[in-house]
Amino acid sequence: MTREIQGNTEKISEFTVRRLSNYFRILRELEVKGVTTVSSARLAELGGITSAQVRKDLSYFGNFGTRGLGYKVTELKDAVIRILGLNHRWGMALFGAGSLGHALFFHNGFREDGFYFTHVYDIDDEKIGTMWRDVEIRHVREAEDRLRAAPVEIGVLTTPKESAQEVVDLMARVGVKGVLNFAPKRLELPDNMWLRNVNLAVALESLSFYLSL
Amino acid sequence: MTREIQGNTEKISEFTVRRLSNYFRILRELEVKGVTTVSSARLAELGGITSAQVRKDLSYFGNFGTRGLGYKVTELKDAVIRILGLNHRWGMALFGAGSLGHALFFHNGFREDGFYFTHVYDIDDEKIGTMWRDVEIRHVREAEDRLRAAPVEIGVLTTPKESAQEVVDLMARVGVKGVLNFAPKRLELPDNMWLRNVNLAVALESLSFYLSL
DNA sequence: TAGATTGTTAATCGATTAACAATC
DNA sequence: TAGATTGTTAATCGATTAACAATC
Repeated sequence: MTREIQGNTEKISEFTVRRLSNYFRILRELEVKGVTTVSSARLAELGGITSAQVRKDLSYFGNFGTRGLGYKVTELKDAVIRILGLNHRWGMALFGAGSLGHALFFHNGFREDGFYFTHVYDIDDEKIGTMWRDVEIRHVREAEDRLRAAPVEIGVLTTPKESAQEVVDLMARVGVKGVLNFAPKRLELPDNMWLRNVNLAVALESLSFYLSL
Repeated sequence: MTREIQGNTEKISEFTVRRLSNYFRILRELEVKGVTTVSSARLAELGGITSAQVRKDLSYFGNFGTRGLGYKVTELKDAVIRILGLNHRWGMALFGAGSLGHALFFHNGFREDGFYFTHVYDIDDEKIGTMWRDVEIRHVREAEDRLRAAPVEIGVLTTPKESAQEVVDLMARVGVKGVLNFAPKRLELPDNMWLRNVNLAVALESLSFYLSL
């Protein structure tokens, strides 16, 4: 994560990026409520962090506030949208049409943020041919050709862990740049791809640890 | 997180706990493969971290290795199981029988780790009365009485964000101690409860950030 | 002008890593 | 004994927080 960021040479930590994503949700809610101005102290309160943290996070990307006044909600929200790259549409391919894949595909929040599934692949003949909204579930053997013809930026991986790596290799071949992985498996990716792992077992097991104290 | 841990006064960071959960999966796989002994260097390689990190994480909980030899796979796996509290059965209540709740309920990995859903609640009359395995979906208004009669340690929250806080309050009243929250909402909990948030929008939006670089 | 709040620097805190004596 | 690898201490790195001059 040493690449240049929007004309800025500083390295942005993943912690900062995740908080940015939270600021986005908070600001969107404030905007809906008709709040026009917000201070770093208020944002911090809503986000459960410190105001210094808020100001520091934002300072990596520019001067969005006004001393003595705070931040204009809509203005800051729009800035955060641009920073996160949510000002355009992202195409996604889903690999694994199981119940988790189904839940993700039909989750409306993603579309509202601009993340659209345009491909769904599985290997189960029972599922192949089924329509999910306007997307037909295809056999994964068709994936490579179809993704070359209609590329996407993001691949979402909900297959069993045994096939996760080969699916990632396929994604690499067709130019997918980001992978959201739900398989409990460490994946090897080329340097020009980004990976985000979501491991629900880790979440539950860490709860279990604290409950056992 | 300042409470005593298994007779040890050191504070265990959440980073360590999450890695422990990964060691567990790695060790289980090694055991299946018939590997009997493993070094911190090999564990580190499989986990994508450093060997010093592995040794440090384990050292918080005891001396599990043998100098010159490494760790006995089964022995260490069993130790990690005890540390994580995976050596007993955890009862879970699901709030929100939507597609994400469905995916979690039917995810076999959880049962294999000892996490069992014994309650499912929703407010949709279409769903109430439906059986998921041997669990009947009930109206959330029955939850309080039923959870007092048959308590659980963990609550899993997949309701819309608007009702998340009131469900947590209910959980607190019936003695739930851990919450796995999928609603994109900051929740207030009493000090004697533990919270783990899983926010899929954060995962996607942070990918979007790096893809936009 | 007085009060409020940003943007930023310096201090602190905590997590990771390197190094190595202990020891199998 | 020689080689390997742990457990632990000290050094380093990076993230968070405190503090405050700048300024609306």
